[in-house]
Amino acid sequence: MRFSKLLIPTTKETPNDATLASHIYLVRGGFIQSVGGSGLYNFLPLGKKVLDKVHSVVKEELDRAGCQEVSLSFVTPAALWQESGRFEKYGKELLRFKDRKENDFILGPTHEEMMVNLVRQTVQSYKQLPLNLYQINLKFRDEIRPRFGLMRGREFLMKDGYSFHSSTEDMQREFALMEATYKKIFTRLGLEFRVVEADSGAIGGSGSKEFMVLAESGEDTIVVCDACEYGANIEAAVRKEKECEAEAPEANFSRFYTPDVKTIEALSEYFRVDPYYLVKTVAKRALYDEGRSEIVLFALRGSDELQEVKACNAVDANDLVDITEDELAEIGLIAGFMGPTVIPEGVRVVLDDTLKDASSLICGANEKDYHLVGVSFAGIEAEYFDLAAVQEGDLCPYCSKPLRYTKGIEAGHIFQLGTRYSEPLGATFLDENGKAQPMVMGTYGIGVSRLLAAIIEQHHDEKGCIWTKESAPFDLQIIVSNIKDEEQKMLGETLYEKLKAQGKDVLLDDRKERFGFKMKDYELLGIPYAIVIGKKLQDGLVELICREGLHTEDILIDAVIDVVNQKV
RNA sequence: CGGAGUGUAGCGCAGUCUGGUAGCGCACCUGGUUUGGGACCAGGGGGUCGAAGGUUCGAGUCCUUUCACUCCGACCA
Repeated sequence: MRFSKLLIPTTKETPNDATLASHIYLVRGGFIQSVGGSGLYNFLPLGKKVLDKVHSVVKEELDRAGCQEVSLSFVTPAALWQESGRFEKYGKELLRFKDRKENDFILGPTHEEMMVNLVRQTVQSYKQLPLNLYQINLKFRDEIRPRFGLMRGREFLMKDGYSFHSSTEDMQREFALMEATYKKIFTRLGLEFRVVEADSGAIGGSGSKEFMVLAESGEDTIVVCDACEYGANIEAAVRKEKECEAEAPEANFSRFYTPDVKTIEALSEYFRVDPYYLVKTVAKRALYDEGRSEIVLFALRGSDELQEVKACNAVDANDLVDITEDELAEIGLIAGFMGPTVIPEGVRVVLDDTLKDASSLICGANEKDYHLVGVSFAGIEAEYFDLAAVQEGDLCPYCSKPLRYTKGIEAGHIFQLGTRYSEPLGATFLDENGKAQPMVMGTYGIGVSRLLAAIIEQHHDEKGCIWTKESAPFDLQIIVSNIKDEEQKMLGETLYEKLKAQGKDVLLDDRKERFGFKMKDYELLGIPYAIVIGKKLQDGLVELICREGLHTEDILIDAVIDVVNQKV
C-alpha cells in the first residue's frame, strides 16, 4: 500500500482526554477516531487492519479447536432476556429501546440468550452434542463512565463463544481446551499474560478464569504467586490461613468502657492488642431483585479488609451500597462501636471464615463508647464466608510462598456456566434413555477491540506504538527519504514491488514530505521494520530499522530482499 | 449518582469580567524555495460561537432554561 493513498490522519498533538499510552497513540496514529466522545470510536483504515489481524488470529485458533463461527442478530428482542431473568437484573448498562410497534428490544452486551435460543431450536439429541459456537461481533454496554479509549468503550468488538454439552465432565473438558486455545491466541499476539481465578459476576456460573494482560495501567488488581502458577483476581483470591505471632489478649467476657475509640488503629493502641484480635464490622445495604434490600453486618478480623465482591456474593445480592451514619442510627447501630454479637432485629450478620471458632476477641458492643472483650465464637452457629481481601505478603494457598499484587487488563474470560441459562430458557436434549435434560454450558469471551489497547499498553515507547508481529498493520515500511530524488524513488518502487510479489504486506512512504516528518510517522505507527532509502544510497546502502529499540543497520542494496525475508 | 470543569473552524485554544466588523496555532488548498529528524515565504478556503428563550439600537460576551461532553469518585468486561 502507498502511504500517499492511505487515509492515515496522524497528528502531533494528543487529544486532551487521553491519559493512557494506548489511547494517545491509537488516536495520534490515525488508527481510531473518537465519535463525539462518550466511548464511541470509528476504526480508520489502519485501525481496521489491526483489528482484522487480531480477529483472524482469534478465528484461526478457535476454528482449529473445533469451534464454529456464526453471527447473531445485533438487536435482540427483550422477550429472550425476560425469559432468562436478566432483563431486570442487568441494570442500566443494558441499552433498552422500543420499536415503532412499542415492542421492547435491547442492544446485546453479551449473547447467552440469543445463542441458547439458536441452539434450542436446532439441537434435540445428545448425538448433536457437544457444540461450540462463537461469533466476533459488536457489543454494546452503556458504561457509567466510558474512558481510556478502546479500553473501556461503550461499543466494542468481542468474541463470545458458547459451548453445549450433555454432561458436566464434557463441559469441563471443553473449558480446559478453551483455556489452552486462549493461551495460544495471546501467545501468538505477543502478549505477556497470566491466567487467573476470577469472580463470575453478572454472567453467573462457577469456576471462571480471566486472561490478564500484564500492564501497569490495568484496571484490575490481581494476586500472583511467583513461586508457582497460582494467580487470582483480587475479587476471588484466596490465601493460606493466617497465623498471628502476637500474643492473644486473654480476658474474661466483659463490657469495657472505650470513650471515643472508634477505629481499628485506635482500638489496637488503646488495648495494646494486635488488630488480628479485633473484630472489624462493616455495615452495608444489600440490594436484591424488585427493589428489596436489607442491612448486613460483615465481620472480619481487624487486620483484614472487606472484599466487596466476596461480600456481595456471600449474601447473594445484586449490589452492596454504603450506609450513612444516620441510617445506622435509625436501626440502633453506632458507627465505631458496631459488633456482630448483640444485634438489632432485621439486621443480617455474616462472619468471615477466619472468625470461625475464634476466641480472645474484642468487638463493638453496639452501644456508644463500649466494646466487648473476651469474645469467643467457638461453637457459634452463623453464616461464615470468605470475606477478606488477600493482602500482599499473605501466603500462597498452594505453595505457602508470599503473594504479591500486580495490575492486569482483562482481555479474556471463560466461565463454566452449567445450566444457568439452559434451564430457564428450556434448552434441553434427549439423552440415551430418551429423557429430556438441560444442556450443560460453558461461555468464553475475548475483548477483541480491547486487545488492540492491551497490545499497545504492553508494547510502546515514548515515540509511539510497537506492534507485535501478528498484530502489525503492515510487515514492513519502506521510507523514501527524498521522493524527488529519482534514484531513491526508483529503488523504493522496485523493492516495494518485489517484496509485495513475495507476499509481504508493505507500506511504501512515497509522500512528498521531509525526512523527519516521515520518520516521526513511522515511529508513531509502530510497524515492526522499516527500510530507509536515503543518503547512503550513493554508497550502495540502505538502512534497516527495527522499531523495537530503534536499532538500525546498513545493508547492501543487493542483500535487502534476503535480509528482509530472513527477519520479517 | 456525588464533586469539579468545559462547550467558539477538522484538532488544540484565546476572546466572555468591561456588549460594538469572530481571532490564534496545527491541519487543509494554490504557487515557489527546501529534502537525514514534525521546514520556509507568499496567497487562500473554512464558523447557525452547544441549543432555546429573553434584555438591548446591537449579544460569542449579560439574564433564564436546557442539552452535551470531560476530569475525580462510586460502579463495571
